[in-house]
Amino acid sequence: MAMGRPREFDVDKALDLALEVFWSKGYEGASIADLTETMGITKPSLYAAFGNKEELFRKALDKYVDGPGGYFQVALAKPNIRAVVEHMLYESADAVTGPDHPPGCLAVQGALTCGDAAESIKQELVARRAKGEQDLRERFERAIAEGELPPGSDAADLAAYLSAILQGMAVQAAGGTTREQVRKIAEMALRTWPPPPSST
Amino acid sequence: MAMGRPREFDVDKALDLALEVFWSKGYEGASIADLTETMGITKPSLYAAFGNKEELFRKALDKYVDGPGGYFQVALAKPNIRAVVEHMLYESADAVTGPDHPPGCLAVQGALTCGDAAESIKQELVARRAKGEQDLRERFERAIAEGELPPGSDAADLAAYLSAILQGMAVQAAGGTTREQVRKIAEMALRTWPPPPSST
DNA sequence: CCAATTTCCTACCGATCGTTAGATAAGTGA
DNA sequence: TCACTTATCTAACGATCGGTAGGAAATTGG
Repeated sequence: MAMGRPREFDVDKALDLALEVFWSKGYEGASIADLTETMGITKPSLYAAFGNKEELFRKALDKYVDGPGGYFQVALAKPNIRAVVEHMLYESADAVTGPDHPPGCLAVQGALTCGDAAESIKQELVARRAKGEQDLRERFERAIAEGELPPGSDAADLAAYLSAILQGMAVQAAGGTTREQVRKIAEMALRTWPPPPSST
Repeated sequence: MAMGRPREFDVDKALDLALEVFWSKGYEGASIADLTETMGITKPSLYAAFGNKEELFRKALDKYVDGPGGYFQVALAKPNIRAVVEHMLYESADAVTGPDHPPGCLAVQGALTCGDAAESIKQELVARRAKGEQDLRERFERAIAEGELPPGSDAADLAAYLSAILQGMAVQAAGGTTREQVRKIAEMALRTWPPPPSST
C-alpha cells in the first residue's frame, strides 16, 4: 500500500502553535494568515492537515483542555473537598498567568462574544464552561453527601460561585494582571471558603 | 450662518443601537454592515456622524459607562462600605442579565482578545477595567481609614477580589446564565464579605 | 522504472472587511 | 433666487477574509 509523500512538519507541534495563536487572539482575532505564519506552514498544508479554521480551533481546544487546562480535572480528583477547591484556585491562578503561554483562559476568551459566523464556536465554549461547572457541581454533591460541607449547602450554587471566581481570575489575567495579584484573589476566595448556606 | 441639510436620524438613538450591537457581538464581531443595518442608516451617514468604527465604539462605550454601567459609580457613592459592596454586587447581577439589552458587560466582552487591528480597543477596555478597580481600591482605602473594615485589610487586594467576582458574573451572564443564578453568586459573595485579612 | 498516493507550493477564488468618491437633495442666510 | 453648507445615497475602492485548483515533488509498492 502506497504511503505517498511524507509530511514535512510535525502536526502535533503545529497544533500547539495554533493553540497559542487562538489563545492570545481569540477565534475571530486569529486569521488564517496569523496561524500559518506562526505554524510555519502554508495554507493548503493547514487545510489538508486540519480541515478548516473551525476544526483547527476545536482540535486546539481539545489539546488545551487536557494540556494547560488539565489542572481542572486533576483538582476534581482530589480526595477531599477542601483540597479540590484549593488546588482549583491555586492552579488556576498559575495557569492563567503562566509565563510560557498567553495569559488568560482559552475557554473564556476564545469567543466570549463574536459575529454570526463564529456563533457555533461561541456555543461550544459556553458548553465547555457549563460542563466544567457541572463537574464541579457533582463533586460538591458528593462532598455534601459525605458531610464535607455544611448541611444545607447547595452544590449548584457553590459550583456557580467558584466558576465565577475562576472566570473572573481569567479576565483579570487576560488584562495583564500579574501572577502575584491573581494568586491573592485565589487566596482571598479560599480564606472565606466555604460560603455558608443561605439562612432563609 | 448656513446650517445645511438637517440630519434625518437621531444621533443619540443611533448610538444606542450601535451600543447594543457592540455589546452582543464585541468590537471585532460587529461589522459595519451589522451596525448600519441595526442603526437604520447607510455607511456614509455612519462615517459622517461618528468618524469610523473605532470612534463609534469609543462613543458607545462612553454611553455604556454612564448608562447601563452607571450603577458602578452609584455604588461607589454609598455612604458605608457594606452598602457599596451590596449595591455593586446586586446591581451588577441585574445589569449583566438585564432583559432589555444584551447579556454580560461591554467592558469585559467588548474585546477580551482580538486581532492586531483592534489592539488599541482592547487596551482601552483594559484601562477602563483597571480604572474601575482603582476607584474601588480608593473607596476601600477610605473605608479602612474610617474603621469600616478589619484592621490589616488590604484595599488593593479587596478591590482585585471584588473586581474578579464582578467580571466572573459577567462571563457567566454572557454565557446565558439566568438572572436568578447570577444573583445567587452575588449573594454568596456577600455572605462571606468581607474576607478577613491574611493572617501572615 | 513505473504507477499510485500523498504533500508541497503558487496562484487564485468569491465574499466580506472598513472606508470613501462623487453626485444629488434639503436646508439657511443674503 | 442664489450661493453655501451639510446630509443623503449609490457605487465603488483596495485589503483582507476563509478556502481551493492544479501541478510539481517526494515517497511506496510492484
